[in-house]
Amino acid sequence: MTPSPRASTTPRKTVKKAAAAEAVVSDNGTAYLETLMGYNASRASQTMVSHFMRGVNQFDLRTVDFSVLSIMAHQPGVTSRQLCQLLNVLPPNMVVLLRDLDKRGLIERTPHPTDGRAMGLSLSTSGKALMKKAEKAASDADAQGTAHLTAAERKTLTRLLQKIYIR
Amino acid sequence: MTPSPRASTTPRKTVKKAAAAEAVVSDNGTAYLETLMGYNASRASQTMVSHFMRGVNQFDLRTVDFSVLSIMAHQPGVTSRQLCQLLNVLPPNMVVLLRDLDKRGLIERTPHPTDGRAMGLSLSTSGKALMKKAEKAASDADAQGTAHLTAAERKTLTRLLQKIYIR
DNA sequence: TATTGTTATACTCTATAACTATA
DNA sequence: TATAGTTATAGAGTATAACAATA
Repeated sequence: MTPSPRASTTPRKTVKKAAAAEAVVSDNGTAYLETLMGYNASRASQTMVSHFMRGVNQFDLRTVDFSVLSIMAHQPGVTSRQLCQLLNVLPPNMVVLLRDLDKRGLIERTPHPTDGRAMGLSLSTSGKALMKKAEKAASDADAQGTAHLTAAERKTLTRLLQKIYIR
Repeated sequence: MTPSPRASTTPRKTVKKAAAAEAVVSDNGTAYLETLMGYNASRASQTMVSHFMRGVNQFDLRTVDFSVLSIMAHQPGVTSRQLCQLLNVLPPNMVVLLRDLDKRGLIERTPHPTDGRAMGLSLSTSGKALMKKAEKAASDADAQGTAHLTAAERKTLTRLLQKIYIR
């Protein structure tokens, strides 16, 4: 489907690593897959996440840990359930995630002002210190992963990606 | 970091599902995360993959199965090791993946013409029939997931995503 | 000596069912 | 009756080490 795998505006990178491989392979069989936005988004996500991990692994945080802590930093008092909805994580898995962050002394749980069942989540002092450095590292790594894009391209890409997932 | 969470070109969707939630929450704490290309790409990937799965799950194929079969369709004779490199799958995991596809009669393994260690992989007749329908379903689902983008936006987004992951 | 394919296995991530305390 | 948080556990996905056969 979608017979034109590559438009004229997307000149194929002239063969490069083919030397070590099969030499004459001009198409590696992924031409159709590259017509799918899902495939392209997944591959780009993979690339950016590996950049992220290189930059942030010194803090011993997975992407989901980082996201949880970042939301706590910018929305103190957020509940576990809200984090689950925002980040598409199931409650039982959020429990162990929060337990581990708590063990490390990075977060604080205070009684929710209006809902007796819930707990308000926020960063501890050391959590704030960690995230100040971690967000800097994440932003740097992210910028590094998109360094070959122009500022206008980055802005456009961000806008279009958000158009895909924000409803 | 990166204090301007949203540019003027990206008008915030007026509050909608806030009714059921906390009502007055204008920012949910994800503003910083949304400055990261990695976060945006991951979320968009999530959305597109779920579209894919809705459209393709009738064929009992995961995204990786679909990708493997698609490459076999368009590059018959491809080896297991090449699939591993193209799709970022480790060899031991590719073995069980191929074994399952083989059990279902979707693929054929023929001796590699030049390398006695490797096997050339291709689709069986039923594999071809399946993938003809599956690729149609995948393309339809993918188009559905990007239906609210203009043709120009889809083209731009595809180009920029590939610029991220194709080196 | 390096590489392909493979086995076995450990580890991590994700998902489901069921319980309690409160709304 | 519904929801927030939790426990226990099953299932799926990913990773490492080691081996035989061939390059």
